[in-house]
Amino acid sequence: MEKVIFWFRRDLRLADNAGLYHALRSGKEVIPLFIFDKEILNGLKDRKDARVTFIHDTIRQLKLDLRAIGSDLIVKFGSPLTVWKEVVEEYSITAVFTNRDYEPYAKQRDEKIAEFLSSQNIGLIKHKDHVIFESDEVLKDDGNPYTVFTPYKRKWLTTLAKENTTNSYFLSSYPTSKYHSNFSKFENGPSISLEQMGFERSSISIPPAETTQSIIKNYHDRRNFPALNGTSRLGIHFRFGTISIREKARKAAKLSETYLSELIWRDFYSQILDHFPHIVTQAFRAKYDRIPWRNNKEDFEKWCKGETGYPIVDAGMRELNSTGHMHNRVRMITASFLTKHLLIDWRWGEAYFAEKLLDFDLASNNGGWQWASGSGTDAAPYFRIFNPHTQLDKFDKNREYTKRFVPEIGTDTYPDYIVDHKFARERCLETYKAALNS
DNA sequence: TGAAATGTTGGGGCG
DNA sequence: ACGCCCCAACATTTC
Repeated sequence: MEKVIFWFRRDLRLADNAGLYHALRSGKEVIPLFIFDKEILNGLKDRKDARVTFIHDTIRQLKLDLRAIGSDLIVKFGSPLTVWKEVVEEYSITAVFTNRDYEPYAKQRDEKIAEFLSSQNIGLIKHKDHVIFESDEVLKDDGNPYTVFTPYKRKWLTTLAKENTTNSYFLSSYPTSKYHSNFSKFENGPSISLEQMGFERSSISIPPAETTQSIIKNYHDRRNFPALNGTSRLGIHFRFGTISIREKARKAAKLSETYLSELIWRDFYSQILDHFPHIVTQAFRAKYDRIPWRNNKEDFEKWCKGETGYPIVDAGMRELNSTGHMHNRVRMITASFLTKHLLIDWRWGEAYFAEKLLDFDLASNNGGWQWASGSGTDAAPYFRIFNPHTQLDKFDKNREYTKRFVPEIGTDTYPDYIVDHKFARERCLETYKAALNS
């Protein structure tokens, strides 16, 4: 019987997995494969990176689930091209199925792999799984991509309505389990330990993707208050595909337009990155690269550690450092503070978040930072500067969240303001104005 | 998904 | 009763 491989990447689940479904339905025997990508892992600073532990645990579980149905998961560690050269030696296959990944590194990697596979007469067949709509599915009438969220969202919603009426399959689950018998039967594909890859187990554990119906339902009213358990915390699960984005979009469409909007933001930033890859290193709006950032290293250190003297900023940074998570409202406040009050390049903050956030996603993180600094799509105008006092009073009125992470608030061990708000605000306005008008 | 400055209005104290 | 001032509350403009 002809064999094909299904290559898991950021879609680490058996249920409702588009590419896997198509592989299983191809009528061929499906061999599941996962590669721990050396190129990515070597770039990580922290040898105890919680995301690596999370992926490792997830892969182990996936392996167990596949064994339970008589198959297994092949797990490899190395540079993808090198690994693929080995794999095609070991297994006689006619095609590789996978799900599309839109990040610049992934696109380039997949192009190289496709080229190699093609030289072996093996096709690389990619499906949409990671987003609801890909970058060419929601475009302006003139064919250009949207760069402003609100009209994008409108078009996204009409596209969804259209799909739902014309395509009864849309947003429904891919019934992978019906085709489990098409998985290849083999045993004991060996595992790879964290240690073999140069990592150690992290002490930070990731909450599983539980049912979050009530959170989605009440999302609109509760999402802005960091003391509440009001956000879904599903970011990391979307990132690695341990839940299906379609499943959550289905629920969101029924339960909460505000939550659905957050999923639309995710598609929005994904298509922005796909269409405008220069944003990885440059401002979306070129003239924002003229801003003479102060980039003071001591200020940056204090921001990182949560020692700015502004309780809401410090609480956010300490939440990030100790848990790998930060409430979204607080992400905006800390990002505004770094770029506008301290005049530090948004790329520094972006890189710090990339290192620390369990739910780090290049497109969303970059989008958020460029939004905060004013340089991005749909950007907050540069003169929109969050007042950390006002934000604290509005969103953490009784200091419940702040005290959780900054217990010494109000005592003399708590640091003085790193910079006066009014002074910093005026300095920012002058700096931005001069740079943008020059 | 901002905040501050400035403008306008209207009620009330007061001579 | 009237004009004047103050100021809170709200609206608009500006950054």
